[in-house]
Amino acid sequence: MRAAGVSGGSDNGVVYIVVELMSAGDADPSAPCVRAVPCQVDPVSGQVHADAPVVLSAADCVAWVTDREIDRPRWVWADTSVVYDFLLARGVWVAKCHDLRLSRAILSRAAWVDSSVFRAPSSQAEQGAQELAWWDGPTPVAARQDVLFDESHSEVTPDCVAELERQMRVLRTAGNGWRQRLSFLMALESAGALIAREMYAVGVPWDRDHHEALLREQLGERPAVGVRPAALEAVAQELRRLLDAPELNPDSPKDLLRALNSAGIPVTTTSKWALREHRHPALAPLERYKHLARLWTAHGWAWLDEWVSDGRYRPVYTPGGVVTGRWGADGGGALQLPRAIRGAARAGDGFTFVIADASQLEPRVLAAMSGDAAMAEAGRGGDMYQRIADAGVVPSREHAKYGMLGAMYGGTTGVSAQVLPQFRQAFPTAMAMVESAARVGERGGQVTTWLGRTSPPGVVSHPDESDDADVARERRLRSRSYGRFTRNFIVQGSAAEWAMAWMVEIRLRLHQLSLGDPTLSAPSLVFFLHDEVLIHTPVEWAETVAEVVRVSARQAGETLFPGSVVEFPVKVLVNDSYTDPKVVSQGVGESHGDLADHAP
DNA sequence: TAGTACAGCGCC
DNA sequence: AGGGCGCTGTACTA
Repeated sequence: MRAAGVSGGSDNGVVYIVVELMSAGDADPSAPCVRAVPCQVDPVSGQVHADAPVVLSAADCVAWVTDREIDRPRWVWADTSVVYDFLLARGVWVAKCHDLRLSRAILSRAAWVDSSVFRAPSSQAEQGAQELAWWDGPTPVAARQDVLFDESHSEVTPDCVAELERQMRVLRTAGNGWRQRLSFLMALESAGALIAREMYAVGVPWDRDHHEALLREQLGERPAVGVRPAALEAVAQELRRLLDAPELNPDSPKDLLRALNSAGIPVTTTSKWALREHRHPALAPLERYKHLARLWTAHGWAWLDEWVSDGRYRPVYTPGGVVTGRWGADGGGALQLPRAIRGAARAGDGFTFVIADASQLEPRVLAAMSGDAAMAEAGRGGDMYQRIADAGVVPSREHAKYGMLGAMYGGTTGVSAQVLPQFRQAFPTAMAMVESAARVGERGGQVTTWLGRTSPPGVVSHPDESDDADVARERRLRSRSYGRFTRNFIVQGSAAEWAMAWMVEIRLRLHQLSLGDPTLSAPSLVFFLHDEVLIHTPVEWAETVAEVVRVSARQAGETLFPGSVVEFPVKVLVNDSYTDPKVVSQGVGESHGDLADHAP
C-alpha cells in the first residue's frame, strides 16, 4: 500500500473538503451536522475554487465522498480537536486532513516563505484584522464542544475557505523544494492531530487495581486529603532524625537545604545529582523520599481519579505543542508516565500490546539528513554506539553514546567534549551540520528541520564598548545557549518528523487491516512517546501488527529521506502490559526487527 | 486569595 | 554533561 496520507508533497489534483460544524444535532449519525465545501486548489496560483456548499449528516460524510468517487479527499477544518472529535463520536473515520491552525503556525514561522498575507488583511481592515487574529489565537471557547454553538462567545466567524487560500498562496512563495517539504510537513502534522484525537478517544486500557496495589506496596494505604501516606511519613521522620532537624519539611527545598548544610553536607542545591556527590547516612533515605513523594503527588490516587475512567487512561496530546515539532501534552502527564507505573497499562481480554521504539532515532536522523556516509554505515545492522566503538572511533560504547549526545546537544565538558575530535574526524559531514546550526544560533539566526519547520528568531545582541565584563560574559553565555538550542533543534525536530511519518504509516496500515474485519476489535494506536508507540490489538493480530510497525519504519525512512542508506530499526515487543522494549528485549527485540527485515 | 517564579524530577 | 518538555509543591508578589 502506498501511503497516500504521507505523500503530501504535491497537492495537484487533491480535492479539499472544507468542513465546518453547523449544528450540535445529537449522536444520531443521520442528523445534519456539517457544512462541506468541495474545493480544488490551482497548482500554480494557489487559488481555491470552491463548489457549492453541501449540508451533510455524519453518515453522509462517508457515503457522499464514496458517491463522488473521490479517493480520500483532504478534509480541511480550523481545529482537529473540535471537528474530528465531533465526527469520531459519530463514527466517521477520516484518512487525512489539513488542520488550518497547525498549518498556519508552521507557515507563518517558516523561513522559506513570504507569510505577510497572514498579517496584512487586504480589505475590510477592521473585520479582516479580527479574523486574522482569530487564526493566530487559541481555540475560542465557543468552538469547543462542551459549549458548542453558544453564539454569545463568537465575535468572529472564521472563513475556512479564505484561510485555506491564504495558506496555499503563502506556500507558493516557497521555492519548489521547500514547497514540497512544507506541504508534506503540514500533511504530517495534520495527520498527527487525527492520531492524537483517536488516541484520546480510544484510551490506554488501565488497570486501576494494579496501579493501586503498586501504590499500596510503596506508599501504604491511601491517606486522607493533605496527609502524607504512612510510608512517606516514616521516611520523613527518619530524615528528621538523621539530619537532627525535628521540624524539617522535606518538601521544602529551602528548609531541606538548610538542614543538609547544618548536617555538614556542603551542597548549594538539593537536587538528586548534586547529592550523589556526597556521602551521608541521610542521603539514601532522602532519595527514597523524593521518589515516593513524586509517585504520590504526580501519579498517585489523585492522578487515577482525574485521568483514569471506565478503565482507560486518556492521554491529551498537543501536536506541534513544542517548538521543535515534538508533541506536547496537556494534563495527565502523557509524556512523563514513569516507568514504575506503566505496568498498570494492561491489555483487555483477548488483546495484547505491541510496544515498539525506534533505536537511536536521533543519531540516525542526523546521519540521514546530513548525508554522512560513515555515520550511516555505523548504524547498519545493529547497535550504532557499539559499532562506533568497535570501529575504533572511541574506546567504548559509553564513549560513543556520550559523544553522540554531546554532538547533538552541544556538550562542552566531560566525555562528550573529550571525544569531539574523534567524532569530527570520523563523521565530518554530520558534525559540520550540527556545528553549523550551532553557529547560526549563536549569531541569532534561524535554522530549519528537514521538512522546513523553523526555529524561533534568536535574540541578536551586539557587543558594545560600554559593556562591562559581566554584561559581555552574560551575552556570550546566552549566545552559546541559543547555539545549543538551534544545534539540537534540527535533530530533535527532524526526528519528530520521522516519528510522525512512522505513526501515520502505522495508522493507515492498521486501518487497512481492519477494513477486512470491520468489527470493534481492530488494533488501535493508543500511546505515543517521542520515539515509541503502543498499539492495543487482538492477540491473533499481534504478529501482523508487529510487522506493520517494522514496515512502517522502513517506509518512513524512505519517504523522508529518499535514496538514503540509513536504517531505522525498531525494537518490537508483544506483551500484555506496557513494559519497556529497551530493557525487556535486549537481543530479543532486535531479533524481531532484525536484518531480515531490512533485506532488499 | 490568586497568580507566578522557581526548584526539582518525571519522560524522551 | 548538553537539548526539549509537563507537573508538583513551596515561596513569593500583587
